Amino acid sequence: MSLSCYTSNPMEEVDESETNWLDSLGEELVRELLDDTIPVFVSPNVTEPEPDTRSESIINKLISRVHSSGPTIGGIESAQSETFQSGEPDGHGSSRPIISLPEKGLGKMESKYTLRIKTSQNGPADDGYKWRKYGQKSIKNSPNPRSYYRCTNPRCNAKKQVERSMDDPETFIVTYEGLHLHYTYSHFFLSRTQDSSAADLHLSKKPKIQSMSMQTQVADCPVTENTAWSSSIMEQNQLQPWISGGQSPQGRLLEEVVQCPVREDTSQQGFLDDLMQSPQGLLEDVVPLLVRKPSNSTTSSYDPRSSSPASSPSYSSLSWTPISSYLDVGILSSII
DNA sequence: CGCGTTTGACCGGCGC
DNA sequence: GCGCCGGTCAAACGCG
Repeated sequence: MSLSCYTSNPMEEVDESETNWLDSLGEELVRELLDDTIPVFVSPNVTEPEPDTRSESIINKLISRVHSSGPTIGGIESAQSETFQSGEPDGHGSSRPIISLPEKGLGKMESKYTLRIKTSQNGPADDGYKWRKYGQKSIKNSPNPRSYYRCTNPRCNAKKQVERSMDDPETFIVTYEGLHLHYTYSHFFLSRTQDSSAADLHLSKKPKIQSMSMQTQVADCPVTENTAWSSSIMEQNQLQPWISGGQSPQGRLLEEVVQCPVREDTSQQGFLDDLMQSPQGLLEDVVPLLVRKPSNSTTSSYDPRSSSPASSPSYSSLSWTPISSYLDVGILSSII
């Protein structure tokens, strides 16, 4: 099984001014990423990346994630998770998921992106958010209806469309639109420690990025009620089990998905500076555990109780159309 | 009873 | 202006 990412606008070119700041991340970050046995490669194409392209791949990954409001971490991680544990032979003779990105095409961004999810189940995996179906429509020239979902959080305008691919009945095309202005359930169960005390639990409810750059976020976030931003988000958080079965919290490491528009100037660098200055090992904190240590992968996100086609595992490919000036802090944090 | 799904109606954009 | 089409609304319904 492979996992590929690409934009829908491959002809668009990257605005170098938007990516230069990434160059300053330094070799250390790349080395850290590489040394931490991240089993996800990013490649300009769908083929197995050559070993000497890994550094470039990591950078591409950074660029792609920062510049896109892209798939939620949940979606990506779900894909990765399923890929790791499925044992299903992929098309590349490797159990390693491959995220494929175009060499160019991450410039102009919009908050709409598409995932191609191959699954033998009834639908794509739970992506960590709670969706409410509000419509279904037959699409012209397509034998399969398209389902419309909206995030159940009243303050969140995120939507997604789920449609079975015409080409492959086992492939679902999931189009995400809008941004989640809240956390996933999994955010509350970040596996920093196994023996979480009550105090630890309380702390874990705080967005990790808060200690790093909350000021930056609040300043840049368009949420009108900035003063109550943190608390309101906590109140509005949804609690949706990321997995079924309630297995070990260790495997439930997921990222918050707070998405705030950021200025396209030095704020990004400043944000990263904050991240880099964190005393804790950020990689350990935020990189999906399944990515870092696939052997620790636990269960899939499939919830057999749900009749929604949006709930079943096995992502196999991802694509998105990152065309907005939004920074998905959750995605960013997942790779730093 | 609350919440989510279903499904026909409605609306707006777009092309002719 | 008209029709097509995709997206959304909202009442009815089902389920736990």
